[in-house]
Amino acid sequence: MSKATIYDVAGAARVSLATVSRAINNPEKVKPETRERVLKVIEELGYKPNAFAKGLASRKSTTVAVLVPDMSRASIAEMMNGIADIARVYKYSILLYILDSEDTPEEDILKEIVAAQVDGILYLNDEITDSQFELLQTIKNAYQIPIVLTNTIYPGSDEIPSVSIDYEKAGYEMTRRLIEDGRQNIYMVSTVRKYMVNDQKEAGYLRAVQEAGLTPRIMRTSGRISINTEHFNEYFKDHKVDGVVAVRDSIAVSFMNVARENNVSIPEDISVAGFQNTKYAVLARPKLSCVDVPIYDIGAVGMRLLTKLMNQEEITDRRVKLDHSLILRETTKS
Amino acid sequence: MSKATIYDVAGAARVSLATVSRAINNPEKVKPETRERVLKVIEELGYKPNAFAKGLASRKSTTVAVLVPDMSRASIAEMMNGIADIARVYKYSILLYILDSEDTPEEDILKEIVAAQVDGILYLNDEITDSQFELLQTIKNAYQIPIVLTNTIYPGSDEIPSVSIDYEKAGYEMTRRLIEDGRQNIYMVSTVRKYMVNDQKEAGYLRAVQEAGLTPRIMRTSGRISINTEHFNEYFKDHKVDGVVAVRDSIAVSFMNVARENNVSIPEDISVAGFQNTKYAVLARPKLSCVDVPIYDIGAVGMRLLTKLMNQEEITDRRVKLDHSLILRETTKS
DNA sequence: CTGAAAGCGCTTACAG
DNA sequence: CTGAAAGCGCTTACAG
Repeated sequence: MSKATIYDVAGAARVSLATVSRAINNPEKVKPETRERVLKVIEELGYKPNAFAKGLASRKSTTVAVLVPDMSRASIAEMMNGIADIARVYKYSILLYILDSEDTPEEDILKEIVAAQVDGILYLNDEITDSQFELLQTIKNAYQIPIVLTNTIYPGSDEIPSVSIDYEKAGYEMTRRLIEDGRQNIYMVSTVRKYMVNDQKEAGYLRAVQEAGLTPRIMRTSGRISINTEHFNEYFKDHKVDGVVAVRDSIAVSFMNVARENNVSIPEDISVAGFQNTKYAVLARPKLSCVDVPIYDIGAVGMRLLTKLMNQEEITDRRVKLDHSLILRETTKS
Repeated sequence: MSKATIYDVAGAARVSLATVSRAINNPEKVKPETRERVLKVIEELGYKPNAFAKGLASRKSTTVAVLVPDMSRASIAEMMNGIADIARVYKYSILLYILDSEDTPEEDILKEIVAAQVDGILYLNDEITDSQFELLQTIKNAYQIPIVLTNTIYPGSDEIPSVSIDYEKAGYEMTRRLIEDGRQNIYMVSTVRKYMVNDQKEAGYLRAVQEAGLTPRIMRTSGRISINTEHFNEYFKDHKVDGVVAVRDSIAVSFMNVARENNVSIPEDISVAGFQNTKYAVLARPKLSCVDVPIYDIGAVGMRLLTKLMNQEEITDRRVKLDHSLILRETTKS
């Protein structure tokens, strides 16, 4: 069961190695009989082309790099499933790179990726700074490697295609929903750290609130649950609130916990909504209303888009926006 | 900024390509002056060895395959962080393979992995069947590829090393805890689907319960939250319960929701405990007591163990068990 | 439709 | 300590 090479196959099938290669990669260039003979031998020997030799000779790796910031975000894990499923369909392997800003500069990782000769790059970071974007642009142009951003948008340019939902619109719609519930003091609870997608959600919130002649109130908190509790308690002591749209489900749940401790009823006194439709939303009591983000699809469509780019196909829409929906459960009146 | 090859470096540094190769891989075999000259040119040209050529020539890929069942499990994502961090330290790249049992048979994926010439395999599936284990064994022996199981144990054999915690002990300890709270009717809520780790948890539970002369009561539910609700309602209608140890935090939280709807107080009437110490546990009210599983460390140690195997180093302990701890929060009295 | 041969960019004994 | 050369296992014009 030691590894068979293309020579072994050629020998056993009584053809040259060129023919074996063609039987695999360009079946139509080989006479049916010989093709079948070759394929049969391949089957028998359990032959699998050596990926390195193939990559070296063809200059294509059929491998894509997936760059993620931190795996432990629920949304990213689910996105990976979408990516992997489509990658499998198109026979691409996935090289995983996790960004841990402290130790290794992003630039080094990108160099590594170039050395790995990947055919394409999927960038899942939900935060993209100007310098990161420029770096990606450089890579793309210098090495002609297609890149796709998933679940991120870079407002400044669409040179690098992206796929996400319309977060601005989602933010707008969810805020509208609360306004229609009759809420007047609606807060958006966002993060201290800057995320492009959260900026979009805030923009949508602002549009809805201003349109309704209400005062916009954005509170920025940490992503860490333990800190939130104190922070919320402190902050809302002397603020009137009757509605909260949080940028993440977990933040919404965290807020609800604080509200309950302060004997505030949800949704009677305050309407609450989150973003993402994670397990947190379903496990919470009352069950959390939220924007459903088709995160698996974002991954799948992003990967599909990348395959098109890698095949030099025309692409019409450089900023793909998937449909989202509002899931109204128990934390909003309706 | 097009890709420089080893020839370009050799030319610019006025040495042969063999010397360039040595300067990179066996620095001690090169005179310091020339080494520095070469390294300087490498820096200037931004040279990175072509991974395919290197892999083909050296028969080593410095790549490991990570096999996961389904990314969307919180524990797996966090484990990936541990794996990636250690992989980076030892300069290994990660090829990610997601098992989706329906479409592609596991055997094909394993063949793909062999073709990819990985130096080692990390198997994160938390369920391992006999046939899966045999398949891994075959791969290991036929191709001499080291394999490590993380967060799984295969009771039948330690031929393939594993890293996890002592789930039996953890199950025992947590159950003891409830018994010490004075609980008499303690249920273990486990999953219908078989998982090796859950078997261990059950075993620990059984030991504690039997030791205390209580009746063991194991209920198996689906992993799906939506189903659980009905299931719990139905099941506990005519069962006396004053303690629950669930195999996962999310199941514990799900149970608590049902309990609350039935006007049962936690922890006054029922003590509840989970496993893993995820965000669910902290977000729940009351905050969930649970077994803390050092999931990042399991990934990191697993990867470290694999590097040792890949370097043919001696390994003494083929079943590494990391320490766990009991996090007692609000769902247990104490 | 098929084969001989060059070449992909490295590593590694083998000489010197 | 350094270089010339073979070889890793494929792909792909180029002939035929």
